[in-house]
Amino acid sequence: MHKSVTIKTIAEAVGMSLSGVSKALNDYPDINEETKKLVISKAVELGYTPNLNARNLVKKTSNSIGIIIKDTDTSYGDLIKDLSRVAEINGLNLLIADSDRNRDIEIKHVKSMLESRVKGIVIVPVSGDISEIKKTVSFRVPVVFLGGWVTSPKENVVAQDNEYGTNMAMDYLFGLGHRDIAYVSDKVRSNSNQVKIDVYMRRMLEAGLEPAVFVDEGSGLIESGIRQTSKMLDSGRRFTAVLASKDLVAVGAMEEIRTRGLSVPDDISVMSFGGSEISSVPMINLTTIAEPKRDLAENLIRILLAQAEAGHDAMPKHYFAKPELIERKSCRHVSA
Amino acid sequence: MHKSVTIKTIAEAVGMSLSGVSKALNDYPDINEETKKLVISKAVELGYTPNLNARNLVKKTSNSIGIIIKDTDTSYGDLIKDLSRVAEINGLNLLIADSDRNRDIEIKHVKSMLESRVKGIVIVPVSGDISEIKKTVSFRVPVVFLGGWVTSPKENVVAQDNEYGTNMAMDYLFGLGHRDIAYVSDKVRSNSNQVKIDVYMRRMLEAGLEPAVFVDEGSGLIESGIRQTSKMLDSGRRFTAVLASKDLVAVGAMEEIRTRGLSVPDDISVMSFGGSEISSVPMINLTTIAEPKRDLAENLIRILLAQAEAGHDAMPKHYFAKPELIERKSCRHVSA
DNA sequence: TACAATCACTAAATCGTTTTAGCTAAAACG
DNA sequence: CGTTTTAGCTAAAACGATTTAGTGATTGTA
Repeated sequence: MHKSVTIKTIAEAVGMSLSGVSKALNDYPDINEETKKLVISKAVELGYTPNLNARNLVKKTSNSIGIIIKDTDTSYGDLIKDLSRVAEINGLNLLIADSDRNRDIEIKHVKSMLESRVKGIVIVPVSGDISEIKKTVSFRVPVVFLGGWVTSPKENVVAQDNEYGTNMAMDYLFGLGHRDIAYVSDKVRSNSNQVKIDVYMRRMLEAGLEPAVFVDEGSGLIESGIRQTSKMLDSGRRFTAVLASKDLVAVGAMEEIRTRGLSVPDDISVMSFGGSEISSVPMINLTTIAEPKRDLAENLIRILLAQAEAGHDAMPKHYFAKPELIERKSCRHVSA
Repeated sequence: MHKSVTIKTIAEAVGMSLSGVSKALNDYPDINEETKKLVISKAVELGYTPNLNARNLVKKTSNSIGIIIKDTDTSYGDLIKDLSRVAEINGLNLLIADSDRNRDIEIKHVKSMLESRVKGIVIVPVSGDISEIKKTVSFRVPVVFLGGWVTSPKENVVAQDNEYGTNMAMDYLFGLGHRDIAYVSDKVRSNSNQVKIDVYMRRMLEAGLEPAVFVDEGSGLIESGIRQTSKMLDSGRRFTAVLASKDLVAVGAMEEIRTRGLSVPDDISVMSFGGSEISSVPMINLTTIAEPKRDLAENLIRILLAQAEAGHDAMPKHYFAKPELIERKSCRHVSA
């Protein structure tokens, strides 16, 4: 490790003081323009790279924010690209960690990010019980929760507007003439899944129809779809559409429907929530309520920065992103 | 922002010197065990969180490594979970950025990571021309390149062993009795795509068979698969199997084959490289040569840390991870 | 009893910046 | 010509740790 180039190196090279060089590099008004040019050119020539550790130490700020995601494999993982874009625009670095659906690992990451003095933390939490996270952070930096786990109005929350999304889905299916619509869901762990079910129920009842909810208790998204769709098909009632809680649940539903020799969408329409890449492939071609990822990313960072600015006595902020309906080939008019 | 708890706060609380407290917290041997206990309990009580900026500044080290990925949407994005796991084991933080397939953004991220004084950088580069990256880093920290773009023996490279993988694929298809095998590829941009083609050609010729390579020039993975498979089907020669350069290319191939009223795998077997989540869904169910992501992640970090340890005069290191064949339902014995 | 060794600390330098306060010389003013 | 302004710097403290080189008291040894 040969001698690294610091502000001092530059100062010696141009025969100025440390503070003079620092000011020149930071474009202070009380430094002559010619001097600034000289200093900057010397800095470039020497290959000077400012040390952010030193800068952040004295300025008591940081240019990075932490992102802790319970599982980067799920839909929230796709968000990284959008977060990265938005972060770059705001001159932020992203410290990203995967908590592997494990609370202990999650807390370790929180601690480690606090040690790095991040500006704030975005968390897709392992579960809805965030007390330990709150305790660990203890108001040192703002935290924004992403997704349907956290519902407390006292927290900063960014999530998809599932009420809106589910209404949109029901409008769409009703519009196609469907009246026998089943709701097929994987295990209900988060609030978002519950909201979807509630809205589905309400809309069915309001339309004078009998709701039929099939919720799986086991694990596996595709498997849940297969199991519950199988139950649905065996239920005796003839459904013309299924609304699935997630894209992969819908994939399972389609699989089961086709295995039984029925057609999607000719016999049964299938629709879901997600908008993942999988929903777009030709053999699947799923009509889906797509998560507005860019919108989520933008508001996540916007709120985080706003709260960092405001200090920890700021009012909690909420943002619910409106999902978008992507119409593909898995739904059609109900046949008379 | 109320007064933050530093080592000084603790020192005053227990009536010791700064250095004493620091040593106690770092478990130095020349501090009494009782004193250590006292200091640590006081630190916990006060909610002390060490400031890594300060620590890294004086220790001239850092606990984070940078990851720059050209596109977190592609297969390399799945890697984040594994990288995060391996990083956690090694006590490292991950600074992750997406360069959006843009060289300027990539370089900006490199600079920013150097300013953060990362231990080293892992890059899935935008293109094979890495001269600007090298110039920017100029041996300040080790860089490990991931993927098939970089082939120079002077660089640290971790990649999939495509020679091995392609041989495995050909062995498998030959083993099923296929002799009329077409190779369908998206646009050849990286070395890995070329290696696959070369090995395919060699194996076909060695077996006394006529190779048939269909390479798309346009963009889009699924689209490439559709276009080239269409060409293949129109070529006059009757193929019994297609080997696709990527999972999504294979999805396009399957789509086109089925659109023509043929069956996969009954009429034509389809195999590909990838092992992505999409290959596993029931309606696709693709036999694929899967990228060994955990293996890649482990060796990426292993090599990075080794090079950081060794200093910049170390010999470049290479690691080629052996992919794995995942047998599903898209291939079958050729029918007589 | 004198001397070295050990124990358990403290003092002070250091890392690379930023920033406040102060200083000097030249310019402007009355 | 003496005084105030201004431009363009410099000096030094500060940020929060780590670490080297002591230091004083106690214990062990000859």
